[in-house]
Amino acid sequence: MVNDILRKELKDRNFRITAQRELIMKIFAESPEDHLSVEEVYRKLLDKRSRISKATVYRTVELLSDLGLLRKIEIDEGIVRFELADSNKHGKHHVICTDCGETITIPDKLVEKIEEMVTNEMGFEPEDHNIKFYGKCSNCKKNQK
Amino acid sequence: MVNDILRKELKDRNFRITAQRELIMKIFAESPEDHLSVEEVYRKLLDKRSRISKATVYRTVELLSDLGLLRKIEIDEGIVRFELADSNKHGKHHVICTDCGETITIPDKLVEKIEEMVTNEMGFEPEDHNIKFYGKCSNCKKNQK
DNA sequence: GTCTTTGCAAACAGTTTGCAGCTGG
DNA sequence: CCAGCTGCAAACTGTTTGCAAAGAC
Repeated sequence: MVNDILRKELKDRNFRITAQRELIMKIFAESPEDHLSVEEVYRKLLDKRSRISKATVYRTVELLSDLGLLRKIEIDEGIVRFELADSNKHGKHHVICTDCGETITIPDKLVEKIEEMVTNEMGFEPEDHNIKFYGKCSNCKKNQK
Repeated sequence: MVNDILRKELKDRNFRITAQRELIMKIFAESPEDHLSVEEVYRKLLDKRSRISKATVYRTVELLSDLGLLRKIEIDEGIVRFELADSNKHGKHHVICTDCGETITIPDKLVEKIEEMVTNEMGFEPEDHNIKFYGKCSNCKKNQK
């Protein structure tokens, strides 16, 4: 379970296990497909009647990223978001619907191919990358016509 | 010249030609390879002894984007930057050196190929996209060894 | 008991806005 | 002349920080 991973990771690095950290991690574990801003995490905590200060959300979400449990991404300009860093997928690359905001992860295989192309053609060995496509998702395309 | 294009574009849309707009456009025209934040544009104006308020820089840079003369991009998380929107290139896609910050534009041909791949494999017709790779540029790689 | 973490409020950075006065057409 | 533009300061949003009190171990 995600909570066990969190506890282990915190212990390993001599951080303390606190209710706040577990709660925030839980928020992300509950909706693994979501890309949440600090504000949204904070809202979800309030919905659950958990009174955690926003400063703590900022600190925790940053900590969880350092631990490798979350990943910092950026979908719309200027707003930082976090998502669950499932170790099975990179999950960093998204296709974003400009109508409904739906965000779909680009499959790993495709990302690898792209990476290969850039490496070959630019003589640049990337350590990290960030690919975003904007367009209409199949749903919104349908409704439009 | 860039200034003529600006004047024409402003006239066409019934905006006024002002010294501030010309000056800010000039800043970008002078270093077509740069990706400037509002702060940097403001600094450059001060260096030239032009007393333009920061609010005007914000407003102007946004206007110039609307006119299609600049393009809004985002290189580091959370800071919005603008670059000259040279009509000959898309110029939206960058390879960024994590050491020196050098930013290189990914060639159009390569971008087109990537676009094609995503369209084919995901059944998603992109209207726009944004590709960023992070790594070490050849210079920094050399100095490291 | 000690050292970390939290909550709060204040500070901060980047950006937007309302308004009076200035200016281009 | 007068609508659009600018400068200024104040407001706002998202984020960070200092510090006393609370909590983990």
